[in-house]
Amino acid sequence: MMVESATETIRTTSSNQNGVSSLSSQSEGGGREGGSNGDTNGEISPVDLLHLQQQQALQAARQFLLQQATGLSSPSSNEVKQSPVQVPVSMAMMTPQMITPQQMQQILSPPQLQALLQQQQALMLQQVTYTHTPSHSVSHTQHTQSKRWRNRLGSKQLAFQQQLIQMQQLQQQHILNLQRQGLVGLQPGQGAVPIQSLQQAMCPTDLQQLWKDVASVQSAEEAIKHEGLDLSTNSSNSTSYSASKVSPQIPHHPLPNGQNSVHTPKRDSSTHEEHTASHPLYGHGECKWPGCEALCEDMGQFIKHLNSEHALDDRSTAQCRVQMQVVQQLEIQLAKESERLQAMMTHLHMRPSEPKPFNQPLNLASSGSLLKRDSEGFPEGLPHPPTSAATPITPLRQGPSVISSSSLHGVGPIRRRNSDKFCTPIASELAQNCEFYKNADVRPPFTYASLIRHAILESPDRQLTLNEIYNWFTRMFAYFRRNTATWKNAVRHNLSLHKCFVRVENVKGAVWTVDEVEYQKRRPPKMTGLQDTLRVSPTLVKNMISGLGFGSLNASYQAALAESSLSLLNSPTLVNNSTGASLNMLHVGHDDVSSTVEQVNSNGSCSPGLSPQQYGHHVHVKEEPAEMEEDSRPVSLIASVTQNLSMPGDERDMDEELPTEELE
DNA sequence: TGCCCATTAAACAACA
DNA sequence: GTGTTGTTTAATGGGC
Repeated sequence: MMVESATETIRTTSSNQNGVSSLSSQSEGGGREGGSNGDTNGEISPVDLLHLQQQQALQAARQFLLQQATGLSSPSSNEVKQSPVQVPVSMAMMTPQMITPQQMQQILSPPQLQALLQQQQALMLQQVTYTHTPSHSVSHTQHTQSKRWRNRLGSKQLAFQQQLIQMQQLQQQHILNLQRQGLVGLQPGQGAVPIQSLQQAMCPTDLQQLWKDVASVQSAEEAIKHEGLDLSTNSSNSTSYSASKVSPQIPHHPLPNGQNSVHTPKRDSSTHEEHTASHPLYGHGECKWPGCEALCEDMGQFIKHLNSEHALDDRSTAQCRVQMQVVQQLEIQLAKESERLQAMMTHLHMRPSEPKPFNQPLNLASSGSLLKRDSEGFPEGLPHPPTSAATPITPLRQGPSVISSSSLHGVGPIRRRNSDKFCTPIASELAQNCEFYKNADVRPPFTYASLIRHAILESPDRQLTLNEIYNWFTRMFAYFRRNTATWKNAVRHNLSLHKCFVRVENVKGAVWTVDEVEYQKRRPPKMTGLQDTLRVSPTLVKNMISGLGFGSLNASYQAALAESSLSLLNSPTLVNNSTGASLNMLHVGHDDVSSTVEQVNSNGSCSPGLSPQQYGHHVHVKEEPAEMEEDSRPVSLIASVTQNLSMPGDERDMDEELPTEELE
């Protein structure tokens, strides 16, 4: 009985190769088309029989899947019993209407498909043998059966045969696809890796690579989620992929805060007929599709590439889904951080509602305007942590109003100006996140001038040739390993433009040095202090990362990042002695270079051999604090804190916050 | 709204 | 002639 039902299931569902629509309409419409076409002579028409059998088959299929999932062997199939494959429990919960050959293919892993197919074949043969040709051999059965069935039930039985072949083909295709994606060796269970797990595995710096790795895995899972077959427990949170797959409505994920995310992280590549000059997925001559770095000379080539390599298939939709999950997590995290900020500000007697202190983005979530944030990109001050990087890190210029790329890749339309402002603590920022910038294709939130200055001051002689500056850029930032013409020109432009950069004729030729006085001059006289530091605070980054759950896979990175961040704040002096902390903070955070040197050197990674002493006599640490520049923010911050936060309305309010947060 | 600043692009010259 | 280096100008856009 089960055998027959199961076979029918496959057959009926397989008959609809192009989607579930017809299948759904059959069952949902209550009546099948057959109702009108079928015989109404009182006898059970083939169609009616088909329908009944279909229902039974679906039940059987569910049971089959359940058994597979629970490790129980099917009483009717030894083949299945032999198969170690496991079907996610949720699979068994799928509604009958949803099973289509394609879905089967997508839902089941190759071993599962194989097992099921074998079972179906065995059952079919048994049925045929028992019902029609008991004495025939198996090889002969199919031929004979097709004739008899054609006579008795019309094309139904023939279709069944065809479906079997179809299933085989689908299975083969599926296997081939997996092979192409390097999933050959994938364990059955891996196909059902929850998106969340994948997300957590996403590390800022490794996101790009992770995409490549995950995308393929996701494809299997994605398939399962198609048509609402979401393995995740949170079905409401999952996107239902209709036959049209990534449709515009997909991105509408209800957020925990009740908001709807209308972002379309990754629009279906196949739907963008817009061959506009700029494309969210195209930049710097590269395809920005997660995990894809294909070089495309022009937009035309890119479009071609997009349509060919990122067409509407399981893999693309899976990647799209992952991207959406990433975005969603970021949004959630942003909301959390905003709440924390509000609480902190409240605690510090600040004006909780004032969005100013931190960049808007941080407060947008609380204000309920996540969409706006999208266009704004990540908090400019944020180095677009890995998290953001969460993924391939693709600088998205003129980024679309989609949070995905811009925020995730962190490079979006960053306002260098702001960045300059709060990036001033470039030293500490770079010191703590240098690895991130080295690996992630994220545009550093620093101005060219800041970077150049840092590069020069970081050098042993505090002087660099233009080429050495270039090398520093490329060495320190993955972002500057491309578009060399653009940023190199910008570097030259900055060197020439800013008086703080002095060209000195050297024995080796011309070298560039920094005139600190001039550099400080050009800095805005009044900076609010820590806020900038805070904006780019690695701690914040760390929190975001940890909050995002980038645990397992990027544990090392996270740990390193957190450690580096904490190293600054957890020094004995800071922790044990508030006074000492102030001094320490002042020393550490006050100057880009000086702090960088110490930090970096302590980390032993970024800054090439320059001891604090070396910087010491050149960088007048003592002098800078008086300038009330960003560099001196730590001081003001500490001072503010120790002074009982007596400036509620002042911009310095923000200054107070950071210390508190970081010292936590 | 206007100014300031940063970025980007480009033209041009000098030089190796 | 080519590429690099350096200077300068202009356009653009965002922040204040």
